[in-house]
Amino acid sequence: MPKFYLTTAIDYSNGDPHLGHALEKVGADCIARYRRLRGDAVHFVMGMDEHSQSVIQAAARGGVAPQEWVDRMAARFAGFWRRLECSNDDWIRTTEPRHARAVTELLRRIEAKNPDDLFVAEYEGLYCTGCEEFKSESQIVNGHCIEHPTLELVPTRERNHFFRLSAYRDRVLEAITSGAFRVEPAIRRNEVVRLLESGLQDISVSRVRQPWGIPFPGDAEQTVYVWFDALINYLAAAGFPGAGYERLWPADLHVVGKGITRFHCVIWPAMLIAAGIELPREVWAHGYVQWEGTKMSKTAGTAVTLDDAIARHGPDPLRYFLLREVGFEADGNFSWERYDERYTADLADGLGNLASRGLQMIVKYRGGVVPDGGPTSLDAAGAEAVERYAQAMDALDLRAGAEAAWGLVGAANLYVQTTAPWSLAKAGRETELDGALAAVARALYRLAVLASPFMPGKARELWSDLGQPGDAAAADWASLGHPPVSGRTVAKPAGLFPKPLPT
RNA sequence: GGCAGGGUAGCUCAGCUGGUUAGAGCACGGCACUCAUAAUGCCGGGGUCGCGGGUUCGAGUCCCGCCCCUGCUACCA
Repeated sequence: MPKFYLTTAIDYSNGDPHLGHALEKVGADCIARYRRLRGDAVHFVMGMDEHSQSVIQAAARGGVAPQEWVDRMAARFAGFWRRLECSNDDWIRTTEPRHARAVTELLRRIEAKNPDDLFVAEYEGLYCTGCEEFKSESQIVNGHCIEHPTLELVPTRERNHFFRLSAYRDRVLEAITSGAFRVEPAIRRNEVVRLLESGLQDISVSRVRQPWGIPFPGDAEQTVYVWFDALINYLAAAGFPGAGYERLWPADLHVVGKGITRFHCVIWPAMLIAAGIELPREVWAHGYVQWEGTKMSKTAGTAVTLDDAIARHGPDPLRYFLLREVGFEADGNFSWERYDERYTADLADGLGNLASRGLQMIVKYRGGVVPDGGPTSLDAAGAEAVERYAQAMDALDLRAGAEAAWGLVGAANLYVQTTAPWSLAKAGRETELDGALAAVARALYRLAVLASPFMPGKARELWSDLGQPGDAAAADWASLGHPPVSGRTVAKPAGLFPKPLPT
């Protein structure tokens, strides 16, 4: 059984998660669930980045100590991911001892293996005394910090530890172009390759005046810079440096947002090469959720809250909408109108109604017991949908995967309309009726399984309505060839996706 | 500015190495059906394929120019 170690970015503990965070977690979860269906031993990790400067500020605003603040935020984030049925096997927080151990050890290994690549130098920049941090050009407007426009920025130099990133350009570039380290989708790979080709600067990897962080080994005055710290969570969660961490490492897939590809595709591999550790197999950088075509920003207050989005139709429809309509590659839009349209068309009138009519016919004409029947044209459509679905999902094209699965809904509705079981019943054509009802049950079985990575809860409901034991998520992939539905007693469906819509 | 990607029906998108009347889903209109969540099926209206040139027997699909949008342009999870 091949292992599949999958991670999401760990989130800053500075505010509630929004739809953008949700897209990433739900997308990664969909991949994790699909890999499990295919028989992989999946290890799926999510977590929190708790050492950032913004944490200290947020904690101060909240009037609590940093640790209390991050504990609170971690619980909040985890609560949302549980509501969205994320199936992560682990939850790592950078304030945990296991993480600090990994960070310390990674630095030690770089030091041991490439002593010249960690060095001390002066960092010079504009320091904001309000934020207590250096500001980059993009954070400065009219010569002042965006957040503290009344304060003067102070030109400051400090002694920092640096990582000789520039020394790793060729090796990182080679890993990417050779395909040993895949960066997807292609647009992100192009950006990274261009960046590498244009050359790299060394980066500072420590900070002074930052009590909230991991002490830099051998230098009590400094803490490890938050980015250098955060990336190592992937290794820490695998058990590094403990014995046997190679059972999970290298990671098969890091799912991240497009805004942080540089860290994952340039700095991270360089760090690993420097320490003599294998590179992850792949980074997938998804796009952002936009609100009716514009950037969703919590500071601008335009963002719809995750709470509201979940409340509208429940967690499963939200998962479906994010992955089917917004998409996991380029940026996509969220709007209530589109959300309602998708809900009505694809879920209530589509899958929901199909389940309803199919199951009720079995109840009405066969006392709820699925009859026997040979393969039909609907099974051919089912096999084709499964094939297209697998191809798309293997390529992490979740939108196309959902499309392939829902194509089977259309095929099944057409099949029902064409065979008209109600006419067969009236005419007493029992064998044909058996065949049609069994074919529809098989389509529903396939749909429950294919839908499970997208809508685990609803798939479970449908599975149970079909009289199947256990969970659709645990179904044997091979059973999609010949779904074992005959003889099962189906339930009169309660209605998977209720209508009318809430107002 | 540089680099990258994109502009195809009201909306979301598909159209591989150029080839008959440009497609799907949703939305809209009509018809049919009744097992079903007033659901489903069929038919239909609707597109100068961003604009202008060019290559070709033939271009949404290649070349040139222009317009517009988005992303990246290093320490922003």
